[in-house]
Amino acid sequence: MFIPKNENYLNPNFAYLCTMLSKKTKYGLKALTYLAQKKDRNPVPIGEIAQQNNISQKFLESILLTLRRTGVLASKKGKGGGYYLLKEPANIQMTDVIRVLEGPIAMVPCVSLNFYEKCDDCPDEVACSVHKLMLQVRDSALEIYRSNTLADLI
Amino acid sequence: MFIPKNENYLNPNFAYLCTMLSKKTKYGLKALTYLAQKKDRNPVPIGEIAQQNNISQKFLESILLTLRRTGVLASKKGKGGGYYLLKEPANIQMTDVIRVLEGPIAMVPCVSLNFYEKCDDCPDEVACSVHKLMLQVRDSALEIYRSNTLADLI
DNA sequence: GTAATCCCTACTAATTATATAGGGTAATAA
DNA sequence: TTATTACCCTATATAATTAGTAGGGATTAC
Repeated sequence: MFIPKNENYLNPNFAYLCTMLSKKTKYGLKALTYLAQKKDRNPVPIGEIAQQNNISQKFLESILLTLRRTGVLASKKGKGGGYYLLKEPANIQMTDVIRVLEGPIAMVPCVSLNFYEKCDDCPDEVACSVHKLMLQVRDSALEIYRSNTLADLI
Repeated sequence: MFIPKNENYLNPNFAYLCTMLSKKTKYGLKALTYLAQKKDRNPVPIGEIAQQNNISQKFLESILLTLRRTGVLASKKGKGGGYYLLKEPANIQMTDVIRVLEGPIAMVPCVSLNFYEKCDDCPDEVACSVHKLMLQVRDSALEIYRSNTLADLI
């Protein structure tokens, strides 16, 4: 099922269709938390993570793969295999997790640290109200993501 | 052209496709700023606003209509008509504008003030790491939107 | 060898955002 | 009265997305 990002505020049927955080990020974060909560760092099979967190196993597979490729997780194949954390939870910042799963933290390219791009419709960035506002929003979000590690969320 | 919300971080073609702020909100904010910058409060025709800000006139039409229905703008028909601000820029909070154009400020329904909804996959909200993180993100964003009025962005 | 497990590619469905085009009605100023 | 402008509706289109599903290949423990 696709969950739309946005919906008309005045629509009488409007409840909360707008889930701006993707399931990908949500599930990824839940999986990481699950691994962090284990007392040991033995490999945990995807099936267990998926089942315990109500996540489609196949979907979770691709998410964990992404996290492995970016160095947050490691995996072991074969019987007794699974995924395990590469770093201590206290050393895993949310900036890394969010950037990998959700994408840039900035809501517009012109205020992005890692993926800056000029708006082609905007002649003067400094005078732009959108730029001015979204810069503040980015900074405050960044502050939150930076100050939270996986250990803080358990 | 459709600008996608998200894109794989590892994709070598990845530049900045992720514009989480919709054009609707962006254009709406720009239009409001344009009106606020005028010295008088005379009606300004859509055509002028669209042209001066590089916005498709038809698209802007629907955006301004939304803002009128929610009481941010008023309009006058006929010759010499157009849109004008109903309140002083200093009295127009960004929370109102963002909620109307973009939707809920929270990134997940379970941390939304105005559109709360329980996650059906999550047995314990208090123990949920996603909830914990996104609550902080919502609070910080809300703080920014509340403390910025249209007057602050000029 | 067999079972468990990760790895990878391809595919799908429903839906979205961002418009464009066109037409008709209503109100207003000159 | 005429020109201008907002208001409001329908229909269409494109490219891309999210949230998966399906199936098979590779690796490892026992």
